[in-house]
Amino acid sequence: MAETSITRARGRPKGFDDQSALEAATCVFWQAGYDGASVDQLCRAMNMPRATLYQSHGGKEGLFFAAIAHYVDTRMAPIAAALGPDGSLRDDLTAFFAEVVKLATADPATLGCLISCVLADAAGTNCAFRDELDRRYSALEALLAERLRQSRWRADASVSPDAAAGLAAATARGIMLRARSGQQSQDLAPVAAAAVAALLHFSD
Amino acid sequence: MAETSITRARGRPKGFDDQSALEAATCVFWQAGYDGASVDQLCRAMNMPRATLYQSHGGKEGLFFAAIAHYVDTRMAPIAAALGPDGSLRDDLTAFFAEVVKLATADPATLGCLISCVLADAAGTNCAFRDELDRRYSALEALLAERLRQSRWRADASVSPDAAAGLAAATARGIMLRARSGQQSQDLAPVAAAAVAALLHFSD
DNA sequence: ATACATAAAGAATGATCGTTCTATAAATTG
DNA sequence: CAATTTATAGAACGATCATTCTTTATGTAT
Repeated sequence: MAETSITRARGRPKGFDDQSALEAATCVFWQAGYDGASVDQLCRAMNMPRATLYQSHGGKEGLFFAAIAHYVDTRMAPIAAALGPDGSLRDDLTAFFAEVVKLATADPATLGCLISCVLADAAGTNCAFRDELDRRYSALEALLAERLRQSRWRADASVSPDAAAGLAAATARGIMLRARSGQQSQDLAPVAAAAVAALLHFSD
Repeated sequence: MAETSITRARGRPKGFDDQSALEAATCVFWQAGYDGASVDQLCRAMNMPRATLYQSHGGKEGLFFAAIAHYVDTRMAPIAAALGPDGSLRDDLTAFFAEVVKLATADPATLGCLISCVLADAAGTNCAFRDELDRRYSALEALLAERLRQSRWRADASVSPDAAAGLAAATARGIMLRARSGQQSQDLAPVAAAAVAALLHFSD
């Protein structure tokens, strides 16, 4: 351990990009589901040999976790950003649900939500998946609760900010599910508007 | 066609009950997902030979449709019944969401919703499944809209009964998804209460 | 130039997949 | 009692599954 320098990459360099490979895998899982996506299919989409997949992610399950993390980083980031410190609660919630609708309907090949449609299904038998699902849901609910607590809450409101955050998150999940069934953006917009209006009744 | 009597069952009688067999298949799909449930596993749970399965339902896909119909008849019926003509809107919505929470958390082996967790995943690649998902969602939303239209709507409400029904249905789906992640009944109750409070703001 | 470490490509693994088929058993109809 | 019809039981099917292994190629470091 006298050598302080990091181990440099030696040998043949990887012929593919990690990010674009994860992006491809994400879409395959998103479309076909966890069980429905075969390792062959994933490797073809990623342009990655099976051996490399097993070395870098340990297997199909590890790749799925990596795909979920990639999905959260790239697809959920705008949703979380909508709750940022700037803007009124109305504006933030409107932007939040608009991003939800956009994510779930943007690409006809990947309708709905990787977490709420695919991971939720896989969570039925796999405990690690169920725990991951719980963590991801809790994270978004915490973000929403924090944003709601920044607004003045109605004195007579029988609903706590935490409960309202749970309601907002549940509505967002329900909207993404509805997109999975084929509903278009314009059909979901009134539901998103209703969600904003409903949530605003608890504050101010 | 002169014979008006129906064709009587002849030959060896079936050694199993159709309803209990469908019930068993429903739980297997509910737990393992569509792709995750194998025909062997289904046959064992139903106590039905493979040949019989293929003769009576045509295959795995047909059995899945039958299981969904059975699920709607047995599990969704109390949810729809909560919207019945008796009772105030508050009572009906409270009962509605209580039944949703109960369904999604009743059995730890079958968390969440067969439609919103399993069918929604399978709808990603199979068009017949996507159409079925859309039909089931539309049916519940129509029921909710009908119930909401029976109550007096606020004159200044910018949200239509249809949009509010979409919001209620989306919230119900989101609650069932949250149950899939392991949230208990008592954790979901505040969210259900918030949903009722939010929806009531649109009427009266 | 030689040695070495890693990626790539694909063959091979045993298991399991959904489906079909054949043969046997049981119950009703004539 | 025959004849017929249907359910049962399990073998068999080719295909595909996730995973592992072997071989070859290609890069850097000494």
